[in-house]
Amino acid sequence: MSETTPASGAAEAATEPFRYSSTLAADIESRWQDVWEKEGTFNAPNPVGPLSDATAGAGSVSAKPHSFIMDMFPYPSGAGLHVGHPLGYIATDVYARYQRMNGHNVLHTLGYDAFGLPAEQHAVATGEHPRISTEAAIANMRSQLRRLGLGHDSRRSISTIDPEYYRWTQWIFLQIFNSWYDAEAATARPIAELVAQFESGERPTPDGRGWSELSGTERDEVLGEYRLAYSKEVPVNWCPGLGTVLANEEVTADGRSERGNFPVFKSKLRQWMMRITAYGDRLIADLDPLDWPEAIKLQQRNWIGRSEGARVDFAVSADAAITVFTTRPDTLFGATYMVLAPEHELVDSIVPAAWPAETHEDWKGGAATPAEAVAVYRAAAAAKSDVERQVEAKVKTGVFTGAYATNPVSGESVPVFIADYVLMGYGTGAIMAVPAHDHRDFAMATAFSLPMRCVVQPTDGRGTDPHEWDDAFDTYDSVIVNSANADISLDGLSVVEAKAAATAWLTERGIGEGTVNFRLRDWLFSRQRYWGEPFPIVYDEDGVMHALPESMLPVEVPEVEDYSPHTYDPYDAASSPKTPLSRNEAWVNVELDLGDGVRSYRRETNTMPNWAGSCWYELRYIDPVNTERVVDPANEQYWLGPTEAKPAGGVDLYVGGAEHAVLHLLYARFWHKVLHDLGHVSSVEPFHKLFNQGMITADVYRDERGFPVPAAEIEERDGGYFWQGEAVKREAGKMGKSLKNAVAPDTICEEYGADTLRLYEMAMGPLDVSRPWDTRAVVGSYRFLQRLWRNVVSEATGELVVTDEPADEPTLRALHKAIDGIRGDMSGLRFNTAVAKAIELNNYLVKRGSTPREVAEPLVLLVAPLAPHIAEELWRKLGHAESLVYADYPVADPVYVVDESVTCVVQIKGKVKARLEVAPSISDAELEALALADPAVIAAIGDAPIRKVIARAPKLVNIVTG
RNA sequence: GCCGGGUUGGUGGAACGGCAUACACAGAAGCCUCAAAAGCUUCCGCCCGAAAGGGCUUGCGGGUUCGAAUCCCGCACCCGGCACCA
Repeated sequence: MSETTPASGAAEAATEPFRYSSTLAADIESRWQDVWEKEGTFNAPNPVGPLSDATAGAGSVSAKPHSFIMDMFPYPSGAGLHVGHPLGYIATDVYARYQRMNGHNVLHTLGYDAFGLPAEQHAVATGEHPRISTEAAIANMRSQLRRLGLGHDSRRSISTIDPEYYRWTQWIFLQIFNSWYDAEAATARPIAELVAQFESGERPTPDGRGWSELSGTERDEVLGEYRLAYSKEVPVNWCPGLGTVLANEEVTADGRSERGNFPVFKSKLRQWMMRITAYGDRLIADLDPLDWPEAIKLQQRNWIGRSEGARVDFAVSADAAITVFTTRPDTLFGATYMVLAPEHELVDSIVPAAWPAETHEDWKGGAATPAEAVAVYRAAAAAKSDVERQVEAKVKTGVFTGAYATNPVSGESVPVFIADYVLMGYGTGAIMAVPAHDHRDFAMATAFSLPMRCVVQPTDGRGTDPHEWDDAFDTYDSVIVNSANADISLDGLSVVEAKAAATAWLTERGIGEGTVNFRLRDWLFSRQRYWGEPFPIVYDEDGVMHALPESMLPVEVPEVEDYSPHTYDPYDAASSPKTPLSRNEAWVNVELDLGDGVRSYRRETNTMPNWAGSCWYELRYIDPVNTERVVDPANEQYWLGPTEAKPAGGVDLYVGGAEHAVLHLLYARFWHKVLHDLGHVSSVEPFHKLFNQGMITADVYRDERGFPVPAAEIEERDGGYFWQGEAVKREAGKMGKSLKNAVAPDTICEEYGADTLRLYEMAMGPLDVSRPWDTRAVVGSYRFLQRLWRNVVSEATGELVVTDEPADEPTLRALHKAIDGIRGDMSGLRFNTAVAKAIELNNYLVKRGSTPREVAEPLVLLVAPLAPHIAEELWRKLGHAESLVYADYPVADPVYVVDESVTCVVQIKGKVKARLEVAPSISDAELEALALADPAVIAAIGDAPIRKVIARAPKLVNIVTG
């Protein structure tokens, strides 16, 4: 093609002036990013309010289809991004751009979840205010992300540390605080309605006194039993090493803090709680209409842990009973002892003064009296961290309380133990032990020589004497035996039938009832930290709690001398927390007028946990500058309102890591439901469709000592890996600074451009699986864009090289098949195969030798969501004055989607023996005849008889011989 | 222990129950070039064979089916989640 002289050709070839190089890519990208920013290309209009589009008019907004496409927002880490971070952001951006080109009004933005421990720890270490380091980190991330060409509506980008944001976090807290759950109506209601019931006497107070007779703190106590956000002395996970308490979810299985890996102890402290358990049933039931991965739904269901069973009363004296929860009321006749959690409140009242006669020595724990045994055991249990409990889980420990209870069906007197394998937080904190049919009870009974009785017929050949067994028999698939008294017999019933029969019998007698229990606990909502949202709560001089009025929000994070929480020796279980905010006395003690004149108050000095800001940010994206309301109902209804396609409403697509399967998603659902119940939002669920993107992993190279060495400096030779001449080992791992294998997106942008990075990340594999980063392979995506560029633009002149002749039929077929396939892939978030199809079409054009405009234009549009900058540039060169962000995505012409002829394979007994080129419209009969006439087929059949012929026109014929 | 998910070329990965290995990386050869780069063309699962061709192949073992990477049962290994929850 080039007719230049050898000399100039050589010079020019090395630097084709209009070649799609990294320099050109950088130029194109920054130019288009500026255009998008200047023109507010990605600003999505709201129906009402300051973000409504005055020129378009509300009508045009609501007439358009619309999508709310959202990422799980990041914590702005000071370390900056590596290429793994933007994977999800690129995917949502591709999808958002695709939807815009399908005529949608698309809400797509990104905010920052900016309260958090790392900034606070940095502040403690350096004395620099966390706001300064956090805002610097946000600025850094913004510029890193800007280079990727993400089409965000920057007007809607919020940050959780912005007082104008967290005033609404505090406002929502107040809504939750000021409501209670009406279980009968299955909805949250204002606490004022409950107060009115108490005032009128419609609802009696716990001790029967009139409401007006109660003191302020007594009223607080009463209402605290109802409020959806309440403060209470509760057993919590106290982590002396961090100086703060932690939610159950933040404690690992081996009893350590998820952050810092410090031991965690059970301690009773006054803390803020959220009554998420009230929503247990709805949080399970409402998963059904959601378009979420089944695995995530399952994890949530397991976490909530709904189990059906019965409450049963075991009398311990004439006027006291121990209530247990069991899922096996069918085995009630087999309950031969009972166990209470060590902290159970009934323990003290049932303990007798002396050991009953003939008490087994092993049951006494070496103590002279039951009270002493209980006290010693309790102290030992409390001092144990969960780690120790975990390690010792196999060995059952406990002591006899000296008390006996009566089994309500057998009438037997059964000993009552305390043991730490029974947890105070689950059920009633008390169990009936059925050692023959429960592994834990069996272990306990074996250790303490407790009686056992078989009440479920063994089906595995073992005898009916449990003392001869190795372990409990816990199958549900059998029948009940040994279970009859004068009133009832369960004998011969299946486990399922017996459960129902036993429950009915208990209910009738008023000594039990069917009930549902949840594994889920109330959510511990306070932390002893500096860098979090303060509670909008104050206490008066009598210690009575007061919610601040809306007009006093936000309660801003005060300045303090020292940001650190008071930490202790990590093993000092007896320590208790001191909050950083309490250091600022001037802030803590305030004079306020809360309606009855100026009085002195003390502020709540705990702060909210990290999760608070992320529990509702989807709502603020919708109406980020609304100063009157958390979100205008019209805007909420527009973006999140329930429709036929999403019956519970919610964000159309929410993309993020599976590590948030339980915590964030459960908390956000809970808050959303409370807001729904109180009438603030029309949607029942915050996120309609959830998609979990996989992780980008990277090879980790370790030297002999096992320390990671910089992955970028590894040499590969002779089938081994070397760093500075030393042999190192390779393993798979996460990408990150500590493993010295992080690759910054900036590096890839410099070397190839953002479009290449976007394309490569999308092409690597399916979005939902983890895949290893391979810098070497990035060049493949770069070459594709270069070929695309060359198909449209001359590298030598920068002029268009597309032809204006109409495309021939095979080319149109290639085009329309690509359109059809890519559309399907885009809609299904299968970007890897979409990229492959675009490459195929482009390669077809390379081979063809020239590119008709008729094909170039749709091809550019097809690629636009994936590689938007180069697409805009080519679109402009093709003569379009407008950005293609709102151009129509190509639609396939069905005439060209099918091939002119298709290859039909002829199988003989399932093995391919011949191929035929046939028309797609061929009938089964014609195809069969054609196949049987084919010489290769005739030869392959030989003289074997034909038993059967299966024809599936137009693709396959299978001949069964013999 | 319980509950999920996975296992396809040297590598990342494609495949409505119907041609296994699309697309890409890496590798090989060629064209172009004084040369290199870039580009283009061809080859590239394994085994036998000079070739033509043949056989085998989706972790392993069974089954369903005319036909299985795909559905069912069992097993192995890997990755997640939960874990004394009565």
